[in-house]
Amino acid sequence: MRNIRKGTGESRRGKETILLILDSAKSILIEEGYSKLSMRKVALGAQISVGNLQYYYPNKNDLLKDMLDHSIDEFMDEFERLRLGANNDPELHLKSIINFIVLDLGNPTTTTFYPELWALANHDEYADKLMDEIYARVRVPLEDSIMRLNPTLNFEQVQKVALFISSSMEGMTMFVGHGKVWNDSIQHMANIATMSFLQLVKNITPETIEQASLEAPLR
Amino acid sequence: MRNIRKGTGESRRGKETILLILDSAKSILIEEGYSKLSMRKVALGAQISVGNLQYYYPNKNDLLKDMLDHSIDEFMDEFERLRLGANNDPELHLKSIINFIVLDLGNPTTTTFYPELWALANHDEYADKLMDEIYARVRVPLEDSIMRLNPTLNFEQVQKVALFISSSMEGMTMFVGHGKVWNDSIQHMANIATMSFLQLVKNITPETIEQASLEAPLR
DNA sequence: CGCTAAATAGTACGTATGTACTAAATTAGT
DNA sequence: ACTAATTTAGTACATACGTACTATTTAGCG
Repeated sequence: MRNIRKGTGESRRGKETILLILDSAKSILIEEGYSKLSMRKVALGAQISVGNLQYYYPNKNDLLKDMLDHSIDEFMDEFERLRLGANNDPELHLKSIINFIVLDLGNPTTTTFYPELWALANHDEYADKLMDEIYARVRVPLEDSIMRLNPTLNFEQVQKVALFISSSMEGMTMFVGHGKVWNDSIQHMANIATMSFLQLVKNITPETIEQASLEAPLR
Repeated sequence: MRNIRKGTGESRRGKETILLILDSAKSILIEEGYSKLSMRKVALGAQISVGNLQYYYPNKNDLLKDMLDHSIDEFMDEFERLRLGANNDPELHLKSIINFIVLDLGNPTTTTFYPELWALANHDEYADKLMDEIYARVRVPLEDSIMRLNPTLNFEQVQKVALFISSSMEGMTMFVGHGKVWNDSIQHMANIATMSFLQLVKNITPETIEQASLEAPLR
């Protein structure tokens, strides 16, 4: 027999409980990883009973989805603020985005949350869809700057350069993130990234992107 | 009472069984993720009994460690072959490394295995240590090429540029890997990466790396 | 107040998991 | 061919898990 969700969390009290639940779930995901995320642990962390947790989230998958949504909204709100305070100078705008994202990697939450999300996305359709949405939104201001800095590129090419820059920064997570070996070098890495990306955007040509294969193909 | 490992896998038969076990474990990790990796599933995949699995790996952690070692050795063997066939021309050498790593992302195993490893490394000391070792070894030939292409950098600076290039490529995993949305663009991304990294290596200066902060700091 | 809905706690059940332990079967060396 | 070591299978148990279900408490409102 199917259980129907009853807890809509419309009252003050309900909303607070939901926040406690989502925070607890996120903490467990970050501190112990998805494999250790259980309904019982989430309830314990939120200091409520398992029954109460089920009142709001009848099954674990519902909880996971809402937790991912909630966690990502937090990042997006910050990012949106940055986007709206956009500088008219595309070079300055690009620099501030790079700086924001790279320095955000030093945030302990970011360091552990995103690798969990990436791993999850390989096995969970919803996490995968969510990832596509986040990064598409992150790329928008990048594409805007790139387009203005290099008008020779068509939109598809602009998209690919933005994708390269975005994914490049994400890759630093595992190395310069919080608690990582190279964490002390995070500012130097941001410098290298900024210099590298600016040069790339300014000097890349449609031909370079579209060439059939590299000069030194693997035998 | 503590159980002692008895299966050393010294005989032909034992070695074969161990391979079946490791392959099974790796398949499950890749196809279903670490949260679904259980002793029973591994035994089932290897077509042996749980008791037999325990004979070789008395506990799950031992199995995990050996599986990670084994999986990474496979990649390293390939990579070592590339390193030994090193080109004398540092630019060509750099290009071939970039090409190798980026195109390897199209491998379905790589696409899913590495994000699992990164997530694991945030909660498991051994996985973390292993990661450090792999990427340190990947960086060696990069550092060699960079040093020769740009003699103005000291070794610490060379290391950081190599780290940037390496992590940048790893970041593409989540976007251009097998089954990912941008997988069709993998060759274009390799082109962008090659052009971008070469320009970076040739034009970066010690001052650019070491500068205190960016021109557009976040308020 | 009293009444209804929302929120919370508690219990129960079937299943999965890690691992300890025992026994049987197979292999290899002499 | 016999024996000892290796390999394999099977069973058992305590614990953890997801979730269905019921009962109790709390909050809001006429």
